[in-house]
Amino acid sequence: MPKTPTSQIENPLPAIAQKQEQILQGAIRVFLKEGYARTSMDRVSAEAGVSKQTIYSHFQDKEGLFKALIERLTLACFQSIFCVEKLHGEPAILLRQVAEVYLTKVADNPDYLALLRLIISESQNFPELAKLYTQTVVKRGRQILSQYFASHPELGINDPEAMAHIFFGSLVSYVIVQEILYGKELISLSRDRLLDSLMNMVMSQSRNIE
Amino acid sequence: MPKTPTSQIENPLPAIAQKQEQILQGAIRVFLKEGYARTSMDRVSAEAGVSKQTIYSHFQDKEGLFKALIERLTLACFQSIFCVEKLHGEPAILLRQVAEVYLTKVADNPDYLALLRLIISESQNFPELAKLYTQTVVKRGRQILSQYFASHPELGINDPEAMAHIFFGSLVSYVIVQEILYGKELISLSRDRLLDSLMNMVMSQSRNIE
DNA sequence: GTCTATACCCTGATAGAC
DNA sequence: GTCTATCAGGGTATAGAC
Repeated sequence: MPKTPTSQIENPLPAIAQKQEQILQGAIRVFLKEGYARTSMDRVSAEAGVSKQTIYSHFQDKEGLFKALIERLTLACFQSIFCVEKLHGEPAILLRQVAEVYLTKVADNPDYLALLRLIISESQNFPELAKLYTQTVVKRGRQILSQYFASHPELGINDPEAMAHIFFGSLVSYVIVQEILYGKELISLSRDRLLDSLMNMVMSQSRNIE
Repeated sequence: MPKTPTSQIENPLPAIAQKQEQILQGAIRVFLKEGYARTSMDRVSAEAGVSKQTIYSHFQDKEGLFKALIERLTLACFQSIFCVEKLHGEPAILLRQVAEVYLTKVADNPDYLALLRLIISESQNFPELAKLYTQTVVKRGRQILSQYFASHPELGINDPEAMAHIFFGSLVSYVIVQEILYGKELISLSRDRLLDSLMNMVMSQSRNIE
């Protein structure tokens, strides 16, 4: 290792990493749009601008490419939702912010919307990917909410975990029904109305204490 | 029309209808298990016990067969959930019954579970089927709940439609996460705990009035 | 490492005997 | 109406030139 040890680390690695990036970016576009079975490796190679054999040299096979892609997207989705700058304010404000962040990050992002659809679609054929999504996105979401509920006894919530499911689940089902199953066109229900009722619901629990 | 007008109506029609039934039953098993793209017409013909050509003579093509099958299942799902013998009792009991019926009919029925998964999977390729599902199952469910909330002002619910979404959506997301996305194995949350909190939540709204 | 060309399989759909 | 046999097309994956 004579001359440029940094270029040996920073130059060629990014070179091959860049190809992988290029393939993944193309593959993401096709898989998210078409689903697993309808996606052909020809289409991916065309979209990524590389030959088919190049894909097979970087990834084992179609399944390997798909798994790598879903894992990356799932982690990105998690970070996008939860690694926001620290939220603050009283419960009524903070909880609404959390809900708004989720809706903005998922419902308004075609990629994460398609990811959710794809995870559900392939939950039978790729159970490990569905479990990864559940572990990272859903479980973390519930945990954060649950811990918040538990650490604020003044809210009067008996079962924080169950309430976290109801709160987060209302958002998930809103995304699925309204954005994926065309509920937007068929049953109008604005986000503000949903969030108003959701907040109202959480807050009125405190009246159970006396 | 001499001898047996009844047999002319009841005999030959069921004969061809029976073939369609046979095809549909076989097709349902394969499509629900494999999804649309992974299902081959060869597999369907084998499962139904008829030749491929027979399928094509009864249905236009693979899409036609799929649409007929999903429409039938969606209607059956709706009837299974909502056409139950009239429920009765005070709100705290009736609402819990409604929720239990939904969970029993959908979460415990592999066919309707797979139907929901399939509707979401193919929502892009068959939007009309997703809309049918949303119209019949989801919209009706919300309407029934919404009307019930609206006709019981003593519950103190400000926005019955939004509350209906939260109530029904919590059940839908419970089914999707726990039953489809392996939440059962990863995040334990019993139905009783969910229902307890859900009922608690609805009931505590009434304390907003005074 | 990357491309072109190809092997081999399975798909949806059809033609023709009965 | 129902079956057997078949077609044309596109799928994944690989071989070999460079």
